[in-house]
Amino acid sequence: MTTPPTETAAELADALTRAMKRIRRQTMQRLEPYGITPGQARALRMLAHSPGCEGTQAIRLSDLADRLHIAPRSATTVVDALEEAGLVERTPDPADRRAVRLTLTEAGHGALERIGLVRLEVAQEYFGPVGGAEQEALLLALRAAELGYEERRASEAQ
Amino acid sequence: MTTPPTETAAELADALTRAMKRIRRQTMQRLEPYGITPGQARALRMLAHSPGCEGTQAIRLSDLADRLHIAPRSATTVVDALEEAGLVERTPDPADRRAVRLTLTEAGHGALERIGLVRLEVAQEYFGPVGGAEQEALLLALRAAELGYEERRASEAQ
DNA sequence: TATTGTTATACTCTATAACTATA
DNA sequence: TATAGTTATAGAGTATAACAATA
Repeated sequence: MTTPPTETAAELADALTRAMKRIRRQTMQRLEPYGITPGQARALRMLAHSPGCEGTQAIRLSDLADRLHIAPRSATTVVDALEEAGLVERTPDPADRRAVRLTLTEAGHGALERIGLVRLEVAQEYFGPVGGAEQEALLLALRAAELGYEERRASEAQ
Repeated sequence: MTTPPTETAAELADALTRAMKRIRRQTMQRLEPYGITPGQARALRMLAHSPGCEGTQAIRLSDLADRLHIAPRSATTVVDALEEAGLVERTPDPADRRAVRLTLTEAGHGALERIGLVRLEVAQEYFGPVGGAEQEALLLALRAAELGYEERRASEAQ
């Protein structure tokens, strides 16, 4: 339960911050020509990765808001933009006529693919100087940290 | 020059993103009771780490803006808040009466210390499940990536 | 009565442009 | 004429509150 009394963890957090800012900035710049904003990219990725919705990818607007940690009202704005760009469709939920179900269009899937390629490209450039084996080790360590975090959160919530 | 054809780098970027978001969120929450916003914390850290200004910590407002990657006008807003909170002082530059020099007050140094403690605490919690040796390896790898990034940028700028 | 998504409105952080006072 | 910082104004991206349709 005790943590090491060193500053390594804090330096790690700093290095992580710098890495993320640079990767995010690069990704944003390369996505801009496609007219995709960071917020839209995040929403598209959420729509694609919504669990239990393979095939249809139909999730509710309020679920999207929850996963993006934004208010439902803010999700409306994001979805408005995505729908106007033809990347997402609102369809009425047959089971609950108050609700809206969101589905990725063909163009939406295409945009998602472009986003993935750009992310891969940027990440590979950034982590290029780090060997493949070290990248794997890095990933394993981060996953261990994540797991610990998630377990802690789960036990706090009881 | 070539990068590995794997997805590891992209997964690494994803894991980094999650780590950063969680650490940032936690830090923000624990700093909120002190009335310190993320933007203010960033500015205070910049003021403290301004190179060539040890002892006095006096840097110009436009320099602060450059380092925060924000417009001078936006730096004015941040500094207004910090000055109102009594953490930073504007003093006229004796050498150039157009310019303003920024110095941390006693309270500013105190706030900076609290920020550092909270960051350390949060980072140690997050990286707790990762062993000390692995944390060091992680840090080295990230530094290698940073170095490569900075060299690339420098050679692009020529 | 409670919930889903929306309209209306406002706040925060950032930006650009015009202005003041120096240089 | 150019520069440092500010006033004025505007744009994202987010929030809260009130409302309509539906449960």
